[in-house]
Amino acid sequence: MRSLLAQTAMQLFAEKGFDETTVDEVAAAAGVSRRTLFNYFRTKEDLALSGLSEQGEVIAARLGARPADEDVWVSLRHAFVVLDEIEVSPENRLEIVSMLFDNDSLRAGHAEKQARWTDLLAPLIEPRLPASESRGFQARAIVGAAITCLQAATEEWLRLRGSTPLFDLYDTAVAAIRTSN
Amino acid sequence: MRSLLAQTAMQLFAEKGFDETTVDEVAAAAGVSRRTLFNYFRTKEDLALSGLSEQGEVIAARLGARPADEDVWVSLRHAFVVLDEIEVSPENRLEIVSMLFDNDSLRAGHAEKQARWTDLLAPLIEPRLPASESRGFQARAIVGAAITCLQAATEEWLRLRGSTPLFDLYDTAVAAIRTSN
DNA sequence: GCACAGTTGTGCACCAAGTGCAAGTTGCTT
DNA sequence: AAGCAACTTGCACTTGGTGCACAACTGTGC
Repeated sequence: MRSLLAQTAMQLFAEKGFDETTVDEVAAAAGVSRRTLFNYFRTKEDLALSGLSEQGEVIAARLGARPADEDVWVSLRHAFVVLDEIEVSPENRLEIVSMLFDNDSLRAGHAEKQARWTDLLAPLIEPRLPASESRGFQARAIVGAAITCLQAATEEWLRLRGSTPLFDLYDTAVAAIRTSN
Repeated sequence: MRSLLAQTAMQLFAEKGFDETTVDEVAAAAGVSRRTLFNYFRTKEDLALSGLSEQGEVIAARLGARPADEDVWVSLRHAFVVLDEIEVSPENRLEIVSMLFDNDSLRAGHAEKQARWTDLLAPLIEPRLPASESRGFQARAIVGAAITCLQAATEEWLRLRGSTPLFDLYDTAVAAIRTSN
């Protein structure tokens, strides 16, 4: 049910745009009442962003499976790469991503959801850092920076209309922030 | 007028919380009609976040005044420090920041507004990077990472209830992401 | 076959955010 | 005085979102 709703919603959003689609239309298209829709999704935004939370969990699972002595940046990159694999509709990918970045509140929600990945990922890399009172904080900073690189890469990937592989851009971003110039 | 509205809004938000305050109340408290309020602020969120855009411009101005051959991370830090100076009500600071982080959409909007600082700051540091086809992108990644460090530091500062200076935490965050472990 | 409880869907009334429009107000210019 | 522009306001309306009570279906034990 949840996935049916999310699917029909993405369909309509892709066709008409996010703002131009009402939740009533989504509910009608899915054949349920408006109230039922709100039983499954707290907000309209969630209809478009629900996938992100699940992606976060997949990434966390992947991260947890990396060897404990691996460099944390390497581990994070490996974990992120699942995003390239679980892509359901590669041809619509550009369309969907550009939708997420067109709308202000949607872009904000998207960034926020990804930022919440920090809560999942940071605890997994904290034990790999050298002991320190602020190790937990450092872990959050590192994960946050990695996610920022991913976001910057996605933005650039969108600007280039997908002509450059996402993770090439990601590598460029990470190199840019971690290399002294 | 704009500042009067923003001021009364922040007052009420601090007293009653963001969600528990209606825009009608803000308008009434400021002595104007609800409609007038929406002539000055596009959304309720803007009432709470309008200051951030201005802060971004102040930071950009400060950044532009740094010597062109200075390390970009050093320049960015110097520019950010204005945040410690333009603080209007230092005693309410904790209160205000925790309000921004309590509400989901507000936290998202806050992060998004700060992310938009990238648009202002990246062009200023791009010319300082070594020539490259992707220099603009690299500049955005660096600025984005620096802002992420600032946000992580703010979050930690909030968690510690302000007991550690914000920019000590910022330095810790930057060191964490830029130092190979 | 029947009463039982638990989940799930639905209708309805309601509140708050936000917009478009048309009319009123203020104040300044000529 | 008349006219013009900018600002303010009321009003009706759409949309997102919530609380609540009631129906429909499900499986369980008797």
